[in-house]
Amino acid sequence: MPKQNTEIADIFDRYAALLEMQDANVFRVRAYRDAARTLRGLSKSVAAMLDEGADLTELSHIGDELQKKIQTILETGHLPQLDKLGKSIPPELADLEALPGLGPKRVMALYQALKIDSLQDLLDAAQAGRIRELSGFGEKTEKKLLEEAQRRAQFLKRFELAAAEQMAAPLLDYLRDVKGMKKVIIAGSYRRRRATVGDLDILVTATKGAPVMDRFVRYEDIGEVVSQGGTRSTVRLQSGLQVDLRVVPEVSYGAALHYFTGSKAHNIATRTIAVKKGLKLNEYGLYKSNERVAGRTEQDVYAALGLAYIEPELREDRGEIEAAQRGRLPGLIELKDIRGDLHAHTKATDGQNTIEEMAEAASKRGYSYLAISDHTQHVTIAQGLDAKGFAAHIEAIESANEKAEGIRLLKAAEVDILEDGSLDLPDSILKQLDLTVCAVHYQFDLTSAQQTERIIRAMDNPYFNILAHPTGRLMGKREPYPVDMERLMKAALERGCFLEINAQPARLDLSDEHARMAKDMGLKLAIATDAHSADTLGYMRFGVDQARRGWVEPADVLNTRSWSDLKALLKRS
DNA sequence: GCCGTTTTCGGCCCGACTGTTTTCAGTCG
Repeated sequence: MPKQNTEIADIFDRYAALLEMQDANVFRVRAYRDAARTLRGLSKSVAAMLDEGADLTELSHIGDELQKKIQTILETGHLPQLDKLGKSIPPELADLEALPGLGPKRVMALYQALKIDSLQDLLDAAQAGRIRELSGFGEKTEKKLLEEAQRRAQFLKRFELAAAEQMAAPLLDYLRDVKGMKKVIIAGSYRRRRATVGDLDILVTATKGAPVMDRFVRYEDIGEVVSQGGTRSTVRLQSGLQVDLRVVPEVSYGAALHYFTGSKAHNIATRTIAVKKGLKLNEYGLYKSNERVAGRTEQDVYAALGLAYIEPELREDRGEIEAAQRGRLPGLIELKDIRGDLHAHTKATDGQNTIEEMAEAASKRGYSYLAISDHTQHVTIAQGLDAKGFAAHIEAIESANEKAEGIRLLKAAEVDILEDGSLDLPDSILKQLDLTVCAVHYQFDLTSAQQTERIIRAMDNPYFNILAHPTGRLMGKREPYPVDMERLMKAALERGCFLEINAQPARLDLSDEHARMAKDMGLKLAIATDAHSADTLGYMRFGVDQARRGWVEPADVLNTRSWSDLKALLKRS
């Protein structure tokens, strides 16, 4: 069974982590991580590419050596060098390294001196006061490590974007009250709209830094002040979310925003371009020797580097630099392009509002259509409707549609895909619907081959339109079920089916990388909220964010179209 | 280990903060 790109990327990342602990050349370590990122961003499996005789060294960050290693992994399922290194260094050390304050050097020092290779070992050693005795460590470091080790079990490592927004809003309001404050903005992965964020990076411009810092560390929701300096401070909120605050002068705003937005890989790539032009880029500006040539706005910085402006969502070093050099950046979709929602629930099953209330809320959002897509019988936990129930429900939607003003209600269903790949409603009902949103709700534990077969069989049904939440992931709770996404997308293309970007903050499924894969394959997507209440129709923007991260343009999305155009697209010949 | 209108060898982004140092390594973003 050929390995997926992500599995090969995982192997490279693991190998990089172990190499790093061995004090290997840092650029060699980086080379493996760069290659891993390239692999994760590909829309085609390297196994298939090699079968077709492609030369992988044409991909960025992959040279002769790594192409050979990829071939070895595909042939044997292993990277011999990793297996060998894993014998002298326990692979578990890579997990310890994820702890704040622990990097490769210290992890290795702890392992060599005290045989620490697990969180429990670390806790024991810290409590016994053995860490402070090591050279390079001290009392404070030991205390911090103990706290971090204890905290790890207590808090989630990353927060959903929507949750981070809720914590950020009051903090920003609080900071705006400082005298001399000019701009306040959240940069980092939050600004790049990643599905989850590990911390908040707040950038502030002000005439003086000290008053900002003083107020920042006195915010009432703070659990702990991690560090405090004149231009940079870090705190942890009571929720466990870490917040960094950075103060820069107004003339550096653009350069600082660029630097603080990242990603790290994007920053390295842009700084490398600067170096090649004989310039230096840091958070204070773009410099030619000691003269600042750009920095007030991000646009200035990009322009001075010979690049078109790159939207934050694209800044992952996944090809956006080259696209910007050639003027081939995508025209990303925006929330205002969305003309309707294609997945919503009502009181008929597990929603909180009536059809009429949902229609009114959608109309207020300026939509011209809303699909009412309640659950089918097999999803008992959501009080799914059987064929008889659905017949009555369809009449209710039709009746509501006649009364609704300014919005069209689409007769739809979230049809459960049964284990044998059949659909959970008879064709006699399915054919009465305007569209179907089909999804897996049970049996997540099939093999990738079985799950893929199951879904493709479902797509064979001529009434199958959109595959909803295609991997079933729930952030922090449930891993995506294994499925061959490339095959699934190919099957959808061949049959005139589509995939959904589910906009629920805990789902965001398809992921950004899979959205990019669909875009590259020419497969159109629905962006839909799966709203269970009138309010949560507002989740649409999170779905749009992930689509943007996947380079998706308005034409790539079903529900940027009028109903008549959409209807024509949904029709399967 | 990758990469090339400076180079097939010699580079590889840049700065802030902390703690343990006595001039700086480690970590982080």
